[in-house]
Amino acid sequence: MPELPDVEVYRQYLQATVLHQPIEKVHVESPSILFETTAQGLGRALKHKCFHTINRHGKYLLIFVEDKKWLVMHFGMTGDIKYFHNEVDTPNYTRLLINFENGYHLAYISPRKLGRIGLTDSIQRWIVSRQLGPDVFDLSEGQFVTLAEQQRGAIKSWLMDQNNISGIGNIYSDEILFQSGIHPKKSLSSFNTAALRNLYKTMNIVLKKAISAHADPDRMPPGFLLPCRKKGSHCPACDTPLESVKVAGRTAWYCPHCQHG
DNA sequence: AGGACGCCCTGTTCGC
DNA sequence: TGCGAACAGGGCGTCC
Repeated sequence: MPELPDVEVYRQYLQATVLHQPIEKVHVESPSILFETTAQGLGRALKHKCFHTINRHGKYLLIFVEDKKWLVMHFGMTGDIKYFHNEVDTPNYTRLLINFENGYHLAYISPRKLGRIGLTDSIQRWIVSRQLGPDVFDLSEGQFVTLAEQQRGAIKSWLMDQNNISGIGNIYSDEILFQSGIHPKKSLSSFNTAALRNLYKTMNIVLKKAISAHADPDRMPPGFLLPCRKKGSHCPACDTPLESVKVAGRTAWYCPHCQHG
């Protein structure tokens, strides 16, 4: 479930659990999830070291190990992390297991193996190598407007493109556009500055509310589209049947009555 | 530049 | 009910 709000919840979870504990062992259960490193390389980088801070850029978690060494986690379409004590509680689809000297474990879970784990010596270098745009929360209104004014494709595609802004995926682009009353296929070139400013504000509000709700669909504020994104459901605002359309290869859910603009 | 597609994976949901 | 097809909250490369 990992878009910005989910990954931010993971960040806070790690911040509250794994800091400053020496790592005893690293098990790579599925080597295919490793990106530009090996099980050996990962072991060498982590063994007997501690995690010191947990950063996030868009959908990426960046975990500071020591000078010039960051562990990078990405989750793909499905993924989770879990910190636990008893080894029998190891979750299904654990692809990487880190054992701490205190007897606890951290599982990196990726059912479809679409997530990736890597190492980098600087966050900035990682961002440049992945050609990632700025994190949503590092973007000022003015920067957002300037970026958007240079583009002309479908608004939903643009919001989801990590090279423009990092952090928004299929689910939250739908939510932002629903809360803004904008059709997902509307062209960016038809937005004026005032509309872009409103979109910027709504984008920030939606993501912050989602984080407050722990990125849990069952805890979203009333009036959110998120829990309704499925066939046969109705608009939480006007009860019109929701419709879907393919945008950038993904399914966009929207309300044909509320999202004209 | 932007859009459509296939692919990587595997579990779940849909539709006949 | 059963079964295969289509789909799923991501991202990359290729083609047009």
